[in-house]
Amino acid sequence: MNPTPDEFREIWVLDFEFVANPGERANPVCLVAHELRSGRTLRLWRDELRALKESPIPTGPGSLHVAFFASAEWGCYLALGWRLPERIVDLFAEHRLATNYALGKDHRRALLPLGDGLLGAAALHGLDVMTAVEKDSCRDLIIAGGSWNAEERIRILEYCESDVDTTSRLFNAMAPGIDWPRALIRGRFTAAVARMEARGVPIDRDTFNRLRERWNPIKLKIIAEMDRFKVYDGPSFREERFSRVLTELGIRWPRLPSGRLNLGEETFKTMVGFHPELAPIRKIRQLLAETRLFKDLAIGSDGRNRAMLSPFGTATGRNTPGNAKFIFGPSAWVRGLIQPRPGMALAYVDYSSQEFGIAGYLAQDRAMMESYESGRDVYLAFGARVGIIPAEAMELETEIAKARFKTERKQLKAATLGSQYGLQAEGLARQIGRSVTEAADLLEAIKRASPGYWRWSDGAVRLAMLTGRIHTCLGWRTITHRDTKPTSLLNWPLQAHGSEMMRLASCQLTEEGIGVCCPIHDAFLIEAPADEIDRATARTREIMAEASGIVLGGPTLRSDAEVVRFPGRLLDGDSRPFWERLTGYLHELDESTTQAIVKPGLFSCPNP
DNA sequence: TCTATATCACCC
DNA sequence: AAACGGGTGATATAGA
Repeated sequence: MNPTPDEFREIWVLDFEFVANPGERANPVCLVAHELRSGRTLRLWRDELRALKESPIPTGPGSLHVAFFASAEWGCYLALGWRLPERIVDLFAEHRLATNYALGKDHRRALLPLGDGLLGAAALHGLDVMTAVEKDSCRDLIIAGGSWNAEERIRILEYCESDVDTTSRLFNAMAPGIDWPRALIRGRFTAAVARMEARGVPIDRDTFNRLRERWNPIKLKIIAEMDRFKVYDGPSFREERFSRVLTELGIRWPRLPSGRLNLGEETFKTMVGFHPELAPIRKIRQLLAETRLFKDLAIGSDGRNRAMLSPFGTATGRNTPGNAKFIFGPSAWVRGLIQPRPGMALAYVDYSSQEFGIAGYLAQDRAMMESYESGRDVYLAFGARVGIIPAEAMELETEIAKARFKTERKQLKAATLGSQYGLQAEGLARQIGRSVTEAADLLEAIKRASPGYWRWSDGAVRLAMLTGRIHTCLGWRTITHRDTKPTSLLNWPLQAHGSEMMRLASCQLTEEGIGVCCPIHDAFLIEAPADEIDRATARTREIMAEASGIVLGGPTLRSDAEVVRFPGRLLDGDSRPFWERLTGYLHELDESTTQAIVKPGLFSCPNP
């Protein structure tokens, strides 16, 4: 099948206006849809939309749906209980693809002065559009919500229609440059995105609320208990105060090229080694760093975290959900808030060593493929080939081998992953705490053990620089530049193909009705009734394997799964201590509040 | 007082 | 010239 727009009986360009409150599902206000062949236009206000059991636009394969940032449209479809369309092209995704320059943010802004929104994309094609100011004022009117008078309704509908008009013209401008078969896969993914965004992640809202309400007291408590040197001013660290403490103690502290104090954790670690009296300051900084970013999580009234996944946000095609809103954005301890509802269960299913597998199979590197297929721990198996792990380790039971060669495995893992994005000996040495020579030897040994991968990778990087393009098998690509860092290109195919397989899997999973809460780069969080979770998990793993097989042209990747049943939480071992510390503080603060409330007198007033 | 920049910490 | 990939976002200080 090689569809082009000519093969669709109908081409519908559509846009909803909707109210989107943080954590809540979309609340549609109106829909305008324009059919390009017949010239028909539909204009529907919210009450008319709600009266419809299905979309007024045929959702079957004969009609193409065109939208800009299409997942938002499908969010409205789902809110209305409508079936999602089967054929979609998202002009945002196609615009991102067309302008996916391997350049920094500043450079990109210069090339796309109006940004990556509808206006920016339209401007790029020389289309005249309303000004951003007009757009903002209409947006404000919609966001204000509630009831709009007749005049406002007309204004909102006209605004919506003008976006549809812009999108239609953008479609005509972009259509000749679109790679249709692959664009339709990307479009199909936007429907999957909407399904995942609509489901969201179940949250222990009570704990979240208490933690949020008590966050300031907790923060100040940590500081009050530990800030002997008074380097904090309320909740803020003051460089100047810290600098004065250092002078008083006669300590020379490393500085950045800018002349400012180097306040990185690495530096603190080293310096505390020499001056243990500074340890509490380091500890406070660590604690406060871990507790940032959780207060703005978008939690809906039904206690579910819903955040825009922002598909196609990165150069490699990954999603870019806002870290402040998305529960998987902040530190891992925040996942303690993720809890299945009674009777339900969650499973976190992630690809096993996804990038390692992609590297091995794309390059057809014997050592990497065989290590992956050994069925053992990939790093132990590969380590044996590299010569870092003794061959006897392969005879041991995996968990025993992992424990016995813990240090070697850790170093090898860091070196293997690092080598796939150009980590140098100095960086590796720092990371694994060994000498630069040892780190260099390790990197060298890895390269010797997997010559096929390095030949392939070197060729891919050169080709990208030569042709100015690098692409995945499913058509995601980046436009390179003479300033593109070779290290970016080194990692690009691995991350970009990982992203492709996540998109394919997202489609299949959500279309089959698996309860996908969200994707997390190389993993899915799924939800099911407790007695169905094992089956759902097994099916998820099959689908993820199938998706990897399509992307890799045959070979498949494995996955690992962790199941959590009510009242469990999605916490890993490393973040549990901090979670417990925080809930401990919460408990203390709750108790002191309770004591305050039951002080004599407070309840002695008779009810009026 | 507001904004821009640099730095840092977190995620996969 | 540098050499740790792709991101988001908070914070402290410098600068307008």
